[in-house]
Amino acid sequence: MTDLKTKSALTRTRLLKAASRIFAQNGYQESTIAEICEQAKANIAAVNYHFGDKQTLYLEAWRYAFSEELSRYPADGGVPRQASPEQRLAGRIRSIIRRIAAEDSYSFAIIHKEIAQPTLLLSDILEKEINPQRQEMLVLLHECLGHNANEHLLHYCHASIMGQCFHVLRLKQLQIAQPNRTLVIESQYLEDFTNHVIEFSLAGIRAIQTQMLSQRYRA
Amino acid sequence: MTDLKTKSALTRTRLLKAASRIFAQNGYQESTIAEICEQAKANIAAVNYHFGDKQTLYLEAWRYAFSEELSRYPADGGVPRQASPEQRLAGRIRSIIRRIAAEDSYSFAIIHKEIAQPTLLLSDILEKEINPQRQEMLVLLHECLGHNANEHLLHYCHASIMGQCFHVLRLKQLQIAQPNRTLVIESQYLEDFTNHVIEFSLAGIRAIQTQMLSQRYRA
DNA sequence: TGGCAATTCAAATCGTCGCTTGAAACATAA
DNA sequence: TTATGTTTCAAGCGACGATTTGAATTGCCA
Repeated sequence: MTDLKTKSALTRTRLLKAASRIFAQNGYQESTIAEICEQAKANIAAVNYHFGDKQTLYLEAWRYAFSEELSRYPADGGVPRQASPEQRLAGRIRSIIRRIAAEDSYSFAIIHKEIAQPTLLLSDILEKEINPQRQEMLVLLHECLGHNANEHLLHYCHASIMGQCFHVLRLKQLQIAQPNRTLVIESQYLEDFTNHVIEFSLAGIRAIQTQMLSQRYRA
Repeated sequence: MTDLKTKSALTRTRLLKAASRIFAQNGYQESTIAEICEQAKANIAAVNYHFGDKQTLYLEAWRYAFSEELSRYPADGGVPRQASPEQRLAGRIRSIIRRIAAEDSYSFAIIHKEIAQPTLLLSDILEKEINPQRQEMLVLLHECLGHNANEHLLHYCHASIMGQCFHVLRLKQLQIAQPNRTLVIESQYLEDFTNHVIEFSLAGIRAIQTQMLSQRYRA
């Protein structure tokens, strides 16, 4: 059944690839089974045969894309475990932005749409796959900020960083909508912007760290 | 025709209010004219009569919501013109986050969905209304960073700040999807988070400012 | 009050899309 | 080769939702 050589499995992965691309492009509702099948060179009934229904295909397509991308861009950004917390944080930011900006990366685009417009099917299941990543980031932030940073502060910093990362997605979308703008996505700028986010974030973290000594936000 | 007393105009604004709420909640595609009319206590044909079609209603509803919200929360955040650039920047950030987080604010939610999923009708028209806001922010950033900051750098900082602001929207959505999380939207935390974003961002800006002296990024 | 335009209404039309169906094509093994 | 299970196919069903329509109602002015 999971034999990758069989024709069935090939159609299946063709469907997954096409589906993740199209769902990322058009969102769940505006994607039609017909178009997915067409791009996957499969018959219109193939989705129902292989996945049962559109929702299940959606879910499987996201999972497929996510694990593909994560194996292509490891979450630690290639920074060794022994490096300083700040360096490791920088690595993670780099990895996330790469995954978001990559041409053939779809999982973040899907999440983005999914958050903006929950399908109620992903929402809890996404959490199962994404929360681990999130937790690792929080641990890292905890190391950066020192052990007397409280929970809220960690969440705030996490939000600041992820907010910046997700913004790349917005720029990516806007690029499509209005091609005349000065944009970030072209690779030379993307590299620059990534460095900017890292620098900006580390500065923010350090500032909060020093202010923490004199203010509220103790653990 | 634009007489606000006439019954027609009342139905019209009832439609606009209901539409902006529902579009913000469900996005364009998943909102049905039927539901909008129901909530606006209007007949199913009212949309077509008053606006022609769904797209036009969408557009008008966004404009309505946007100007409503902007008049409720002025863009400068109430900070006087004479204040320092950093204070004025803080004011703008405050204003944006308020508008994003407010219970009955819909324009940002709609933009958010629109960016994630362009309808191709808003995309250019949004730009006409939003670009002014954006430009003012860039000017402010230019003042903060000093006159030898180059264009790209301004865009990067703008992206960092707006990314954080928009993240509030994501948190707002996630709150609906999974109510058990520690969240930011409850008003005491929102205030905290707003201050965090301001502090974080100003620290980032200052760090970049000092680094600018020794590095690239000259004007 | 009577007439005219503006507005509201219920019902019908029409297109799109997810999903089903039953038959055809294919592969595999006895 | 034949039999059996798997995969693909084209056509059709049924629901939903935007839009239209033409009649009923309302507001307005002479």
